[in-house]
Amino acid sequence: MGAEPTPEKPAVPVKPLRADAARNRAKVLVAAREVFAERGTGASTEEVARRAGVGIGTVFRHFPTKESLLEAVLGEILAGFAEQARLRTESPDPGGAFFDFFQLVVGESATKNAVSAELTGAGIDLHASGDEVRQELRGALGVLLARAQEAGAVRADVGLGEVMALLAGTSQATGNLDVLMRGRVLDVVFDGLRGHSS
Amino acid sequence: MGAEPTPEKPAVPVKPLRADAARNRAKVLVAAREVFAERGTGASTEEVARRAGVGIGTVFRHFPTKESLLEAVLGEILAGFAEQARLRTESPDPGGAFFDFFQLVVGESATKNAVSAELTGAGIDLHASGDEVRQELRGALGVLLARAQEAGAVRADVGLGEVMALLAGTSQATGNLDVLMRGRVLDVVFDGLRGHSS
DNA sequence: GTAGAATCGGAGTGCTCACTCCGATTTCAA
DNA sequence: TTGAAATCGGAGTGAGCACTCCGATTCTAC
Repeated sequence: MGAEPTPEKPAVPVKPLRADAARNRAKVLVAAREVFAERGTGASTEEVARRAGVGIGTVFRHFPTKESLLEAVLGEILAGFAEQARLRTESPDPGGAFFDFFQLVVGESATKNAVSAELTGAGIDLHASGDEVRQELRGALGVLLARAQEAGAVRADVGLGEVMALLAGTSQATGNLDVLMRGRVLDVVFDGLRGHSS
Repeated sequence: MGAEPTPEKPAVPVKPLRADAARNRAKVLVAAREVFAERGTGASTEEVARRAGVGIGTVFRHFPTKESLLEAVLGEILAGFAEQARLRTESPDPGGAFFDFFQLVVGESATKNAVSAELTGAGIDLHASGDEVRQELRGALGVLLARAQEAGAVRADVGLGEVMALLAGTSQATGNLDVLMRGRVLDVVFDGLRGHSS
């Protein structure tokens, strides 16, 4: 019960992870992303392991629960979106940046609509680490929206919540549509976001 | 191999179904609708049976497969929507009729969003009898849309496919939102559907 | 190079769920 | 009223899945 020799112990002790462990963790994450995108989130953990070329035990050591694996995959995707949003926050064309980002997310989600379903329903049972990333995404998208509104490119009376709902809904809705229709749906939504202008 | 005594035999032989059988079938359908709405489509058939107050065997005699049960439930819902659409096809205010119907569907789906998820993803594995009802819905909604477009209430360059995608997406997206936000999201979508007017 | 710890692999476990089977019960025509 | 046929009920079956356990393997500090 004396002084702890450990120099630092932050809330989340980031242990350095062995070389092979890190490699396998990454392989599992990639495989999981593919498998869940193709077969839906109902795909078995065993299939993820097979695709990753590791044993089931390995998957479960890195992600003690299937839910935690889903969380991690979703977290990666959201982090990617957050990054894309951040890249655009200082664009000289705020309106273009906003709509460009919107289109990007919808297009990406269309390819892997199993994940987008999860994205839509998210908040029901995926919290934990996901919440942190979701906050980053909210933050970056919030800046994008605010700047677009200041520039008059987006109507002033919509909030971040509405935009995120619209983003999720449009992603979900256009998942099975061909590019042409998807474009027209986006056109309608964008028009609505611009507002009754002239 | 002589003349068949059976007077008529249409493609779908509608056998009159015994009294208790019909009663139970209806009870199962009601229970299924409730259970799937509350617990999601992953809810067990046993729970449906329990809620309906019948044995599992009974559920499986009426609906030989869980998928067929889902199909039947979805079919009922879609039939209800088709009916609502039909009721509005002769409205003196085509634009109002169209948007009114849109809002109705979104509002209904919001309550039971598990089903709306199925509605969105439908077409993947729910066909059969569902297709017939879906055609009715398409037909009625098509009339509503055409009339609204003739009246200039909806932009002319959107098709039925886009509208249905928007309908499904909006339903899905607003499932977890409160009434206020849902209203604002609908406002945006409606604005988009009206087009860059004024 | 080597010891010891961390990690791996995958057969095994227990549970849930869709679906079956058949004796008991109910319906209905005569 | 009655008896044959339709229907019911629910224990039982098999498959699939998330998750565990531990001997074998691989890494790394010295």
